[in-house]
Amino acid sequence: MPEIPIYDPQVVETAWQGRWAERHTNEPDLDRPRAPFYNLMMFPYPSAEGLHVGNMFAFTGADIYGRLKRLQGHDVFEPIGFDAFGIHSENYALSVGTNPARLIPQNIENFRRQLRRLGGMFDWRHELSTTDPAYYKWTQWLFLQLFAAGLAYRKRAAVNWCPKDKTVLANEQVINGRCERCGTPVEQRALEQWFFRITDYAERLLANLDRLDWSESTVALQRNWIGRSEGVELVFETPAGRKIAVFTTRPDTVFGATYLVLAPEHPLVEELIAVEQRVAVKTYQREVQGKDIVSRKVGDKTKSGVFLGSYARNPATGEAIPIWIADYVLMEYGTGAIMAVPAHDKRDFEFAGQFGLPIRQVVKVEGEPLPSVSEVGVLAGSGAFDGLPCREGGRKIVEWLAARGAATPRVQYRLHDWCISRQRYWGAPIPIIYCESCGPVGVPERDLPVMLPVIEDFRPDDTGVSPLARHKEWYHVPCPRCGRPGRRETDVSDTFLDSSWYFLRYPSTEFTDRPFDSGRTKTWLPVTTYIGGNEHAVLHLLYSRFITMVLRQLGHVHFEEPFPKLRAHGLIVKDGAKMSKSRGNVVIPDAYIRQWGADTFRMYLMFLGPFQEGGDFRETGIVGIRRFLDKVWQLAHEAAAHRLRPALPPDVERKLHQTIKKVTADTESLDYNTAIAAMMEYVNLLRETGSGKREALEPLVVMLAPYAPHLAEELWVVLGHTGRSIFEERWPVYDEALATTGDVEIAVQVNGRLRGRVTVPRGTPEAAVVKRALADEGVKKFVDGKPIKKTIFVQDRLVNLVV
RNA sequence: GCCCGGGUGGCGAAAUGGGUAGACGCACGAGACUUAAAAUCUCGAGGGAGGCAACUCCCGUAGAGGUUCGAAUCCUCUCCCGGGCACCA
Repeated sequence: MPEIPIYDPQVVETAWQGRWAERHTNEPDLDRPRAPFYNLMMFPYPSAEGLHVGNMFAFTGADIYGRLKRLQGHDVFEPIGFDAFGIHSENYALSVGTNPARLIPQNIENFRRQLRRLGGMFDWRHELSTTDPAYYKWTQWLFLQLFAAGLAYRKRAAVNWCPKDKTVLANEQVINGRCERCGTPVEQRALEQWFFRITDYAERLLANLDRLDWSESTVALQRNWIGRSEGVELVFETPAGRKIAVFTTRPDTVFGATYLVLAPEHPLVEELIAVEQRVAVKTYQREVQGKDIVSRKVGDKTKSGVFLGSYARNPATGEAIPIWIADYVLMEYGTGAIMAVPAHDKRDFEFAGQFGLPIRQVVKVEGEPLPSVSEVGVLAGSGAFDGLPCREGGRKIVEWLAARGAATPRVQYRLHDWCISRQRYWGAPIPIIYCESCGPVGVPERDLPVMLPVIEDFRPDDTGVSPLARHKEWYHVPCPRCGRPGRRETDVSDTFLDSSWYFLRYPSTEFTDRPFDSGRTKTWLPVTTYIGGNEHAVLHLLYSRFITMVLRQLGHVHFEEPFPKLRAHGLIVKDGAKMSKSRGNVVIPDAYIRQWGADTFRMYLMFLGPFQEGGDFRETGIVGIRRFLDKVWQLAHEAAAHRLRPALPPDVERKLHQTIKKVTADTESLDYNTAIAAMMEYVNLLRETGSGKREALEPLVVMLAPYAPHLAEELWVVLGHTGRSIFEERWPVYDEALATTGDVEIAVQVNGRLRGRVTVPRGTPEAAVVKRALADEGVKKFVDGKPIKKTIFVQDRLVNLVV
């Protein structure tokens, strides 16, 4: 037997990466595919630190799936790109004193190197970067589509302002009242901003979730975020005839509403202030305005508020009840005003207690002290409605009030319109020109892109005005409509706008005259399978769905949902904690790949735990995968040396078919850890029985190919298949009959306790199994001559004798 | 507080239309090879009790109950960990 060469992954992997590039192995025919399969993964943010193992984990898992589909005969398009605009890059650029336009290409180059080294099946012809003018030209085009459709609007509103990053943030970017990026408490500022009317689509975004094949966890997060709630708008009238609308989900408690509370910034406050309360109210309003969102929104603190000095009539009781303002009522939810029912709402109860306001119980629930919020009680103190159960009583009360015009059913969402303005430098400029006479005018398509100028002083300041405003030559432009002097919009757009459509661009990157080609789009979209992390469940994924809906409505695409199938992968943690720079536990993969090879590293990441749950990165254990690959290497070389092609022993053949069955099912369902374990079991059997023959090895090498693509290519050549990639081959097929032949071991229980085992041919009927079982010594001892009352038999698994 | 996950050997984990708990791997122990080490190979192993031993029995999937011939899996309650939302009316 010839000497078996040493497995050196560095040599094998670089060789194959070179061959893939030369032979265009990973570049499907985008115009005439037989079976298009768009395998998408969430593109990375090219930071200066490079890809960390979390990214590698996600990309490997997605790549394995793509390679499986490829081997199953699909033309798999697996593109990659870079989400390179944004505050993170900009802040880093500021800290090192270089323009991000100069830094980003270096970062991208480093990412490319790492991604190539990992052995992903990427089609590099279609790489994109959101910072490329050829890309953001169309991001700006997208903005203009929404603008023209009336879905982009400008309003002065209280927005989230991060005093450290000196920019506004979308609601989705505020975590517990803090900036998601830097953790600084977010302030409220009243600024003119651009918004997208995503709330117009709330119902559809919610309803469509039912028909998407998505990970349950992601669906739950989106549902939660959209936050649909059904209720009623009730009208309380002041003596002067001013109507105050409140939103409530508990109209059954209206008889217990003993006061009203408006948000401090509610527009009716001004005219409802009584003279003697003027000073107190104004002081309170100022106080609230200065508060940051953390101290305003985070609960479990004493309530504050002030009486306006005026009253409104409770439409149910007819009584005049006092009107207050308090910061626990938020302007952005509902109508910005509530009816307070202290007996049946925790917050109102606390507030009433603090300010000595009346508490009137109108729902009786046994054994529940006030505030009683349960909906299972019966009404009391509610006039004609006394004695009715809450829900029914609520319906009747609404009917009764509606007849008098004081109640309207209403659906309320937690979702807000998407604020897309950012007072920063490193983003796509919003393509608007302001004109004295024409107002905001969209930049004509022929003038796109509005180039982001390369400037030296891009530091943001505290004025709420973007750095671009300081660049007069860029800032001053004639109005495209009337030609008079105008000025550019100086805000750039949120990076989530960049990423809300990148999947549409990938198949069409070579077209400079359109954002996405209609033929390509029809062929490749919607995305076949999307794999990514749940950290984007309510940001990127919600925005992309919204943008796609709009594009569909405007006739640009033929589908409403961009990602019919989505799988969320888990998180890789280190020592039980999320990896982050501040914790100093970020694992950089380069050294591991250098030491063990990409194939070993890929498989190790997948073997850590279930892909969709994530796992803890520990370097112990990686050697186990390497040993496995060494064994496969050894076996394949031995098999290649065999001239004869003897038939496989029956037990090996059976195990082979069982392994194909399990690896096929587990790879399809992303249960990569158990698929790997199944291949290991098979290899162990081959070694034990000395059956490392070609027939036994070839199917294994193909199944291994998605996991360890370089090694599989190499061994495929070793096994004599020169000239074409293993990824041109077909995934092995198993024979159900062969997978289920042979003997099985059946557990024998007596009274439900395991007392013995018998080995019988598969499919042995009950009577024969029982007979064999009763002959077993251990079983005999426990049956002990007692009559058998009942026998439970599970084919090929177990028999239970009840005596 | 509300909504999702999850809790199984020393460790990462398997097994949930109820049916032999701990596959696979790491670490560990013993042995083989070696001058030695590494690598590799073989064997062992949930815990406890008894026995020289093959072996036998008991206990065991966060905890407590329950349903069942039979529960890691189903039901009820409790505890703990992770994630999301949170003064959302």
